[in-house]
Amino acid sequence: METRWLDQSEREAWLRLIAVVELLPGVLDGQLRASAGLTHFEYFVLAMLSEAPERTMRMTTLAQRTNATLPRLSHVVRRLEDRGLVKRAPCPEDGRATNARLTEAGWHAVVDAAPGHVETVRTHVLDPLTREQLEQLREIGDALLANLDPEGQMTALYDPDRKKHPG
Amino acid sequence: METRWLDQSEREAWLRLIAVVELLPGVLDGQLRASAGLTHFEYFVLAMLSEAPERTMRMTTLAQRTNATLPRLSHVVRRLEDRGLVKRAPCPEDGRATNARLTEAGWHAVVDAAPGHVETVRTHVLDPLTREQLEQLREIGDALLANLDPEGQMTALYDPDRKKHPG
DNA sequence: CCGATTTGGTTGTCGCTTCAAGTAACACTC
DNA sequence: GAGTGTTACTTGAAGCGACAACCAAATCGG
Repeated sequence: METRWLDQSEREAWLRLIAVVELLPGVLDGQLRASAGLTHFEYFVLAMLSEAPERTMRMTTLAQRTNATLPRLSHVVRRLEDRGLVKRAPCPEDGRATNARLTEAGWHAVVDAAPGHVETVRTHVLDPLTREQLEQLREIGDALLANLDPEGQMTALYDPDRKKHPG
Repeated sequence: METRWLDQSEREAWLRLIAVVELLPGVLDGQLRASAGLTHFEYFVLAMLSEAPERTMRMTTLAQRTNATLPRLSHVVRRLEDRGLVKRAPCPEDGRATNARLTEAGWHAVVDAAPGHVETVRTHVLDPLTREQLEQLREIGDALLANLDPEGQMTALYDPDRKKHPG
């Protein structure tokens, strides 16, 4: 098949997107690691749990929400459990399943980490954008995620400040 | 300090951005790995070299362009050298420095991998967006990179289709 | 019910990234 | 031209993620 190469506009947009994609995780990870001793992914897991009913979620569900493979999640949760931030227990309704539950210490870890994290998000992402660009970003995101995440599993994502109605 | 939590618009935009940031690398990496046996980062390194004068670049420069630490790049280039895609040689002008140079095999690897990669970029990023959104994405990218990459090192990035003038 | 398949999770191994330490060459000073 | 510090890079050990193999519980088919 004949390759349709990128034209100028496409290249410029793509170039910037990939730069952001490469750089942003490092920034988020670095800040959380330094100020809370957590990986961004670990924080993500804890934050998801913090919003779930009973602060509890099945491993499989949690894996979908965090875009993780089950083995990965299993390892991470074990480490978090070793640190006392999460507690695992067999699911009553399904003997195969495991419920991960946020401990009190885990809750505090999220609550403590959240402000710094939000601040980082603000300074590096939100504040540089105009209100209009924010809206554009949302629409662009929707367009891309239609392909990248057709099930929309990832977009049912955590948002740290919606404390009410944890379900 | 009082935390300014995210409002609805901010949260929606942020939510989608982070989803894209999490999902996109996996897609790119998977396609390249399957069709060319290369990591996205490895491809990135080879692509950068393919555009440099003499297809040669100093390790430090290459590390900046690819947003890699020097140890990381060192390991990767060693592996690429083992596979015959890259050749390392001491820099004549500075005895401390090392030049990484794309071999003929490495050049072919990039050329072979490029079409499939571009195709993936098209279907997952470019095609879902309108021309207008492409422009918006470029501007949003610029706004973000002003913070994330003030030196603009990453935005002097590879673009696989500019074959002419490899410098 | 009894075997076969599917689902849900965990564990072990390998490869890659990071961090810390080390080496070698340049630069600057006296 | 010896000493000190910096720069450029490599190496080795440690940790995390991916893949494959595994086990246990549930479901399905007769």
